Amino acid sequence: MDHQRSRLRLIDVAKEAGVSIATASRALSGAAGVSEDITQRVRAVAGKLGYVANVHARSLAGGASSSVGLLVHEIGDPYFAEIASGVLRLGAQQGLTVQICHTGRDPDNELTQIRALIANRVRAIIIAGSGFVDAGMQVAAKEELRAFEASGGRVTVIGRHHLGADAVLPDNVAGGRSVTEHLLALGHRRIAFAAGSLALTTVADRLSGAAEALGAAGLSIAELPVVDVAFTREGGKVATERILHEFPDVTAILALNDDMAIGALSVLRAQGIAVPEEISVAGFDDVAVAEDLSPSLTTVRLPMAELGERALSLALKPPSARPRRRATGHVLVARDSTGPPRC
Amino acid sequence: MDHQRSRLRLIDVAKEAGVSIATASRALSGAAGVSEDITQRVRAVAGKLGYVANVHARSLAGGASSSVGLLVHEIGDPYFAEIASGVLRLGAQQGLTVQICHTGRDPDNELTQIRALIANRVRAIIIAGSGFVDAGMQVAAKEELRAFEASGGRVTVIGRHHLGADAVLPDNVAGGRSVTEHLLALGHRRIAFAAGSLALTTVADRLSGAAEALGAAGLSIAELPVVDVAFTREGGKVATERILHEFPDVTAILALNDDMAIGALSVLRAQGIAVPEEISVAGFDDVAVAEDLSPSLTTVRLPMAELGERALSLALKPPSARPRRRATGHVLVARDSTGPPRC
DNA sequence: GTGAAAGCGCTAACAT
DNA sequence: ATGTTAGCGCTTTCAC
Repeated sequence: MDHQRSRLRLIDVAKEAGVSIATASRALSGAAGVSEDITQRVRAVAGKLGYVANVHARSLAGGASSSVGLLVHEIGDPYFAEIASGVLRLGAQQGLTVQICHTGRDPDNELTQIRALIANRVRAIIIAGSGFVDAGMQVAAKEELRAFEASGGRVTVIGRHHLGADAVLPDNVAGGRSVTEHLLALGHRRIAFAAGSLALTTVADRLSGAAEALGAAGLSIAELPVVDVAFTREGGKVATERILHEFPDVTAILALNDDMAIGALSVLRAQGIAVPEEISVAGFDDVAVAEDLSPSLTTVRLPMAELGERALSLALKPPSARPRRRATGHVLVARDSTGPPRC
Repeated sequence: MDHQRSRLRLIDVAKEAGVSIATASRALSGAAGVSEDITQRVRAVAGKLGYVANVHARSLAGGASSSVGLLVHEIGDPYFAEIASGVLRLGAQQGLTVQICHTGRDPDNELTQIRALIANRVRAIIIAGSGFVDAGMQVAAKEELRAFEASGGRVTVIGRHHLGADAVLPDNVAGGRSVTEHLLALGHRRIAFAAGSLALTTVADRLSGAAEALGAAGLSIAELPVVDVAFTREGGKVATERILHEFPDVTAILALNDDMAIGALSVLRAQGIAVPEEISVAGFDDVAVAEDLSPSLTTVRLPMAELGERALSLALKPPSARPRRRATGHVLVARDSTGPPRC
């Protein structure tokens, strides 16, 4: 490979501007100690020539890295796609390139991706996927990230992790409480939960919010069906079938993300069960399509793109002594998929 | 920034393995001319130490770049998210990092992103967004990409562009024909088209496939309403409202992507118009949610993730004298949103 | 304020 | 088969 040969180098700009390569470098990077005059001239020349610095040379020479890494479970999942969108938007604005990697919610794979990002000398790593309830799942990653931070890298996570990094926290507990209160207020008592894997902090937190709301109403989640399946549309379908079969008296299903809720609606429609007349369904996240489903989905809106932007903006700040935690809000969006119970 | 200092270098591995830095380099990169024995030893040491090469040093020194760039309109759009998923999957498998950029369908912005990717010395650039019917829109990008290729970079596009690069071609024309034939076979004659911007080759091609099918049935698209709006859900809503108002005798709406179709269904539901009894709706792409809509959406399935994988795999091949063109197929997925016309 | 020169960590000739 | 060394293009001391 010789992608770099024959392209414009800093020395070309320096010559054209009639200055040394050092001065040209300073002028372009906005370092102090260059006359305003020369700075302008160099920049004009660079612009005219269409010069763009070789990122690798810059980074190798000890300049600031201009790229950040984003780890998602799966970019095809709208939740992560929207987070990525926020990261990309702010990244472009800041002149950063964003490398995105899949983890597939597999800690081993996550570790591999983290290593690759570190080898790429990214300035920061943003971990968007849910944490694991069991801190042990990510000890290796934690160690690697610690070393990365020690050598000047930044790490931020979205969600509750045991990684000791700056975090942007989706309002999972309060959101779970809100949507459960909504169901309770409608009169539901026999509520079933279509939960993604309970090993994920996201699932655990949403469920714990639900438990709080139930507790406040004198109910106990321990007496209600919590079906632990995959955190996907397919999981939502499986959970719903199981709920219909094993707990026929249920009047509402709370899916712990919209994808699962979509799966639930799909099964209910296939079985000719009216929503919300016979069974109410609620989701979580408010992905774009939620409002256009039929019936439109009652759900908890999380500001996904904002989560991404805030995670990146945290990553761009210098580190603090203690990990920062940025809480975000949620909005309960009551639509047509929930209503009073049938009896 | 000093992310790199203090991390393991190649020389540390070489010392530990008792070989020269050159031998270590060769052993790790799998170059020929190293005894099997030493190769194993070096790799073992590297593994034990957790050594990962500095990508910037490697790339600067003229080694193969390990990253590729992917340009999408907007990663939050499921069509692009699925393409990205395919690219990421194959990329991870090949040990490549993938940088994703938004273009927002703005040629200027696209040019900026291309320059950034080139500055990052990516091995290849994949352009996933639709091309423009007017070749003039992208002359600057074309020039830049030409220079990139001349210096060893690879470029592939998804869709019909005027960029002279290797291309993976979604089956837009034939898909447009298939879905239109489906509507005609059901008995529809007054079909309206909710088209995204006609400046996009994707839209133009889908529409031209539709025109072919109409022509074969003795009809002319020139006499049918083609509403030219944004290629988005919102555009689908606007188009549908306009169609209902201005062309009340229409019996079917063909939206040129699923997002627009979702917008169309949403408006029809809001206005109490039964689908497909009063108006049939069809889309294009078959995004994941299409089958779970109500009614489930008749659409043209495009293998999006495969599009992404094939684009990357083309980009990884050496260039050919003439641009390659890889056709892909489509599948008409007839679901519940289309049926015979009301009268 | 500006220039000269020493690396950053690696690969690829070029020696041996 | 292995070692030595000259850069890759940039930033950053260190002189001036």
